[in-house]
Amino acid sequence: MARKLAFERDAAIEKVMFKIWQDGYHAASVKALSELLGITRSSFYHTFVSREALFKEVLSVYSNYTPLQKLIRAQKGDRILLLLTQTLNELCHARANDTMHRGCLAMNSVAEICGQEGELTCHLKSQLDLSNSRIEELLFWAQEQGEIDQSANVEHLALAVTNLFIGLNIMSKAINEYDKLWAAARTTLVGLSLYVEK
Amino acid sequence: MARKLAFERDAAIEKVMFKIWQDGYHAASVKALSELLGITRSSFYHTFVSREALFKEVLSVYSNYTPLQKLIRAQKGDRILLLLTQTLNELCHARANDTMHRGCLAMNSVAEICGQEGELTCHLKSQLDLSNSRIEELLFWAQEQGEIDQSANVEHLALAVTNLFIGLNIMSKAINEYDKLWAAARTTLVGLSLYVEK
DNA sequence: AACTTTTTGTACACATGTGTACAATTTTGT
DNA sequence: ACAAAATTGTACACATGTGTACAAAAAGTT
Repeated sequence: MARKLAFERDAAIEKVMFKIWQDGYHAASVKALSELLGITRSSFYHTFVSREALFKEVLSVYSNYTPLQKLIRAQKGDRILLLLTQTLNELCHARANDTMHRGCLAMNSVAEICGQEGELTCHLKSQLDLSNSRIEELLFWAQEQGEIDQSANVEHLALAVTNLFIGLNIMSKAINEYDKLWAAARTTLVGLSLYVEK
Repeated sequence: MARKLAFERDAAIEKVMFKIWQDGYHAASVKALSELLGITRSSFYHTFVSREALFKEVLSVYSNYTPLQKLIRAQKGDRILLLLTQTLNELCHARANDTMHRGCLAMNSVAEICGQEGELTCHLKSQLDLSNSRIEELLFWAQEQGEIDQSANVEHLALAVTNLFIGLNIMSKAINEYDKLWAAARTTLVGLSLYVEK
């Protein structure tokens, strides 16, 4: 029968995720990652096949670390706008409290990778489209539940909210104070009539 | 007397700017840039001293390429909100029309570089702070001129506008359609009571 | 012990990339 | 022609990085 893996695959993926989150995709060469994980490049390729394939797994694991996940998991019947407001507030806290000012791995990667040829660009684009569609769906629920005015254009609101998330994540890399981040978020939310006082 | 430069310094900086805009800072190694410019690395170092120093010059030149520049150059007395709306509209057009989906060199760089140790992080942060302060100043003018409600918190509005710019630039790398970009922009502007119909 | 399957290790053959020292070249003025 | 200053070219000594082939090792079963 077969030799077993000498390292924990899941733990390795998390380790790589933190590396990419901090230093970006291009700094995460196969050589650097192998050293980080204490394995040979041979084991790396054998286990993960390619850096691109691993990166996709990293994105998947990272999604559990992002405050947005809480919103994504909303159920029909939940108070969507309260959840949205809370999610953004938590995001502002998380980004301000991150002493390394890492921002958001996914959005950093969009900035770093999209525009280049390759399957990662396609992957990141479709992930972003999915997020936007999900936000749109949630806002439709909110509209059905009377949280949002019936005449509001929910598709446009979803794009504005997606844009707000993206902006905050990138802005937080350079502007780190919670109250500034939250000011931008809250002001925009209020303007979009999506803000709910707790 | 002295030997003359065998290449145009300003043209070289522009060429480098387009390279970094398309492929990002990390892809723009000294070796790659020297080859792009058709000069030896020796000439590169002699002329530009370091990659970091050149990058700062690139950022400076790039600022003339960004639609935001039009807004930055506003004078007291100008219709600020009309200019803001026009600027954002032009930005959406520019980003949608860019077949290479490059987004914004400055914001890409914030995402790619900020959070790392080094003077470039400091430089990018201060540039972003400057932009935000300038937007704040313009919005104060607009408030003085009665374009913005006297009770509005201009500092918060400025942060929201800065966030809107950042979000659009990054989002445009993955979502390329003009009408989606403009929907996000316009919806947010209307919400912030900063939108002006032409 | 032998066999089979899976994983790890090593080597190969390249490629990319860095900063620096200093020789060689270019250009202009005297 | 010579001198001086600026620029370009070359070499040095390293470093980082890639995909691949295949040998060696590990683990369980027969």
